[in-house]
Amino acid sequence: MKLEKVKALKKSGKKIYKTRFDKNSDISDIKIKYSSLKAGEKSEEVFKIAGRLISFRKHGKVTFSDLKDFTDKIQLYINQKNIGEEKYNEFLDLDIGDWAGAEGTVFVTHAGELSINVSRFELLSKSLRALPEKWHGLKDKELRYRQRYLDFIVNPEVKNVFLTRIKVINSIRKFLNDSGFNEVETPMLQSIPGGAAARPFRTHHNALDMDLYLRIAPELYLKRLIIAGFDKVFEINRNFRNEGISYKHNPEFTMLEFYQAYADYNDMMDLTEKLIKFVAGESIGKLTTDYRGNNIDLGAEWQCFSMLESIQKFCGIKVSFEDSIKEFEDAAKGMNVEIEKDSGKGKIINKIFEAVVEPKLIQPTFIKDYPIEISPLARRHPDNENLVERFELFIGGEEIANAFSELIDPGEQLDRFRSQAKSKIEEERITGKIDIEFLKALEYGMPPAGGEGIGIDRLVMLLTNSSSIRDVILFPLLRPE
RNA sequence: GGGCCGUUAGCUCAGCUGGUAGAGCACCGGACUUUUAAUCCGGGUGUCGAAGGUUCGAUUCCUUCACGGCUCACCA
Repeated sequence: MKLEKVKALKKSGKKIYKTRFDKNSDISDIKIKYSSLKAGEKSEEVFKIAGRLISFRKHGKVTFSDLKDFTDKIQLYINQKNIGEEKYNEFLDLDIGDWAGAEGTVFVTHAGELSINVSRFELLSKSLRALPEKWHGLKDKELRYRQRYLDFIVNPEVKNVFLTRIKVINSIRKFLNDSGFNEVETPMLQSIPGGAAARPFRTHHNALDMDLYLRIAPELYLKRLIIAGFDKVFEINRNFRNEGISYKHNPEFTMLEFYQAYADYNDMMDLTEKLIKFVAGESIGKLTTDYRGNNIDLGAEWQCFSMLESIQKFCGIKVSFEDSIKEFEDAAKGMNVEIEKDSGKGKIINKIFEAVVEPKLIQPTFIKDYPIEISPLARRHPDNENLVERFELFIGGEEIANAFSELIDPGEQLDRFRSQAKSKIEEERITGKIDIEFLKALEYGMPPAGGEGIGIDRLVMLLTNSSSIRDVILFPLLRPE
């Protein structure tokens, strides 16, 4: 048992948890630099590398071992003749999982493997538990999520997903910074959770003795900054929604929101297409991706339909707000779409759209001009009082972005909040309170602006062909064991 | 919340019609100076998710519960 080994090591006075190690190279750098080294040749350079030992192949007085750092792994060659019997036996006492530092020259073995001929090594930190099996890795999804560190150690593809995620976020920042946007941070703790219609998490501030909510969206604070005079702002941060968990819902998720003064939703559409193309190029190096069995081409021309057009195109039925509510209900029934009682025309259209059209929007497609009934923060469409200037972007059948020309008229905003608060269906979801302070800010005058939100987790899912949001979140929420 | 499925060694899994369990890797002991899923010899390390029930006897059958997966519903 390893614990006995540790006791013996401690008794012998050897330190098994070191404080530091002078490393002079990453393993990937060595591999690149000596990729053309031939069998029998060796480097002059002496490298000091460090990492986790992940395998041993012991052959009497010679041992091979694989050392893995964040960049790559490399084979260590330990020969008793080179390091002496005592140190050699010490090496044999190491375990898979131990952290070690090693020093030596680079050479190529008879079998053609680039290796380090170890002249010195030291144990940096002892591992007490057995790592998952090397060949099958860690398959149990629960364990992979609960013990993500093990997932990283034994399943190499996991690192690529999260490196892509890092690149996605970095490239979004680069694109927006280069486009003149300023990154800001707005409150996570809000006394009235606004900007979306989801159930919030509630918490309590002791000193002020008041309930607070984790934000469900940053929208109303970012708009305050547009009022403050920022022309272009964005925020990349967590939102929290106290709703169901599914392959595309985690209670905390990462959202990009950005707002641009003097712009409308058409400007946001242009910006979105440029942004997504840039991010794909920077993160996965291409404009195509396979997602859920579909080949998606981000480079081709992006489609755009109004919501009503899309229903006509994909459902083969023509709906108009001139029609009676009965005709809407019959249309939904005809498409086998269930609707909640007392749904208005806008809600019914949206239901039909989500059920029938959305799954078919595989290639990048903008759907614009949403029902006003489901868009309390968007500006009314100039040509149709039942619609707003709003679009969503769909790729791979999933919603990627949601944007609109912002409603900046405080009087109309108050009316919209009121009718939203009145709705029985909505009442269950939101606290029912209206953010008076936000309305006050609007009354000081907000310039025309376009605003947009992009769910980062779903974008990363798309670019990494991940089938669950949990595969792109480092530590997804699980019930404690 | 509904439906289906799963939970056996550290990991990946097998275990028939009910007789308290097995393989590979890992681990322990031994051999071995160019292996790479090293090989060879020897060793099984377990509250069979939990609690009840049926039975002479339950990992196996039944019930309930817990946790998880997939899926449907919900979800701006």
